[in-house]
Amino acid sequence: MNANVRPVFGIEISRGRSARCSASDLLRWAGLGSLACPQTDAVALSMRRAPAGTVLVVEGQPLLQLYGVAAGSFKTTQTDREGYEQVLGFGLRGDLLGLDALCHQRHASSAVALEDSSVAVLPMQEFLMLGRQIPALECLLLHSAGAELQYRSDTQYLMCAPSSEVRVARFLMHIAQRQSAMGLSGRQLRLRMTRRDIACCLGLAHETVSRALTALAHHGCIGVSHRDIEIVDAQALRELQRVTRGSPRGRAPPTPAAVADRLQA
Amino acid sequence: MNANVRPVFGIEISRGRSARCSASDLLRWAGLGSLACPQTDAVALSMRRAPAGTVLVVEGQPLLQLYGVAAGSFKTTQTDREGYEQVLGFGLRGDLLGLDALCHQRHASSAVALEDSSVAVLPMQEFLMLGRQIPALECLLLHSAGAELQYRSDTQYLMCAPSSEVRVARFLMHIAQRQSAMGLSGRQLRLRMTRRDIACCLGLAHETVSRALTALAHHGCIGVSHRDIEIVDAQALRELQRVTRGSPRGRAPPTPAAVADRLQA
DNA sequence: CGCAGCCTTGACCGTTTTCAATGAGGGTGG
DNA sequence: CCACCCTCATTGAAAACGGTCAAGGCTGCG
Repeated sequence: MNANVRPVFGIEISRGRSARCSASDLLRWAGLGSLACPQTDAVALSMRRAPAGTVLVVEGQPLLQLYGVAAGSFKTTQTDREGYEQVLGFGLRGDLLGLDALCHQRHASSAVALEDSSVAVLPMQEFLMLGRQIPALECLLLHSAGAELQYRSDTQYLMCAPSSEVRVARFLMHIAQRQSAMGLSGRQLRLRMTRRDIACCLGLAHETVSRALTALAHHGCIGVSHRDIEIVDAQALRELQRVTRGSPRGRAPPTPAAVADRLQA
Repeated sequence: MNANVRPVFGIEISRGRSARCSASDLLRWAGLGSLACPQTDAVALSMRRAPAGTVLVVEGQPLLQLYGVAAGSFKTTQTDREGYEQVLGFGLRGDLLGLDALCHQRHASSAVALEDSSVAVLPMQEFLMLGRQIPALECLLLHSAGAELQYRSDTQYLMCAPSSEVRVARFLMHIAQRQSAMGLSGRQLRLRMTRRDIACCLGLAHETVSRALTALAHHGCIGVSHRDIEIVDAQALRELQRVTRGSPRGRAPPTPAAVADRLQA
């Protein structure tokens, strides 16, 4: 599908080495395939490989380009003066990396590849210029910004859960939903991030994440084997997920453990 | 400054009742005054008053318009099936409300006025059209989206702090920074939201917020009188703020209480 | 093979949540 | 103008949860 795309855009024609893709591919990855058109087919983007561990975006650097995740996965992090690394979220195929630099033209968070990945490079200036002519591109940018905001909302919701078990349950459901939205299985999850990353993202100690996972496995909600998670009883997880901090109107607030036990019975 | 603006935009000329403003005003509120130009002066926007408690944006409704906060303050919330209200953040002057709808063209969170407020109404379709002709408007939208992302990052960072005292300290500093960025005092804060809203946003019980505030006051960092907070010792707050979860490299991790005591001595 | 990082599990202690009661403030209606 | 009510805020006490520290097993890589 990227054969014979005319490189109207970006870096000069490569010497056949680095792969290329079209803006239509980008749209498809983002779930906006319906917006692809001849115009977007004609927009050629250079791609970049990012082996596991690559710091693709560095916090504090000026915004020169955005990256569209084509394959693999990333974590976005913020590091404070003490060197404490806060994980803000995870980027999967179709996500745009670097969007939080739109405010001050300087990246507010870093992006690190969790596995061997590849991204499409979007030179910011040219992308904006083209966006004014090709509505689909502008749409992609806004769509991705909105999606990123929703991910962050979800994360805040995760972190707000009263118990660690609920936090982890919600996290798994969140990942599962994103996976299945990408067309992958929503039952078989391969977590690309370490327990520590999850913990950082959820505001827990990594030991607690471990414990919560084994507890959920004990209750029969999930199967755990290292980084492979199988969602055995999605309904139970959903129920668990629903446990929130003290219900507004004096309803009986069941403890997470009580719910889990009730569910497994 | 909105005298004689030509209404090229939005609803027909009002009967002199509802106030109007120009896109230049919007830019100024957002801290982008340098982008104001004759073009943006000519874009007239209708304004809407929002008395305290007004639900300006309703979760789940289709995206028809965005709102630019001209005066007052809002909270943005998400409500789950159980009726638990998660506070995602707060909108002050210059913020755009409703941005998370950019993804699915449907609002993902509600916006509620915390006090008598007023907003500029931005009809989405027309705003996008104009944005293609007037770069400043496009810039405003992207800038606001980036700012919103940064606020959410900050909130995640708040929520991740290991102790409630640190969470509240960071929250206060966050608010103070936004206030002073708006040209107001960074020392005298009037919190427009209830303790419960803060707690909701920070992932704490509201009693804990109360306790943390009185503890910080005890340590001499702040003065508390109902919703009026005075930041007495910003340096001490900053020190407190720095306390994070177990330092990466076995440095002595002082407990919040220890730091606070050291600071008051 | 040995090392390093990751994951798991255990025990203890501290913090936070929960439940409960009281007080202060703001608004409404008599 | 005052009484009343409701919400918000504060404080206390007990219990549960999660953090920290420590140790051991596991995997993958040099």
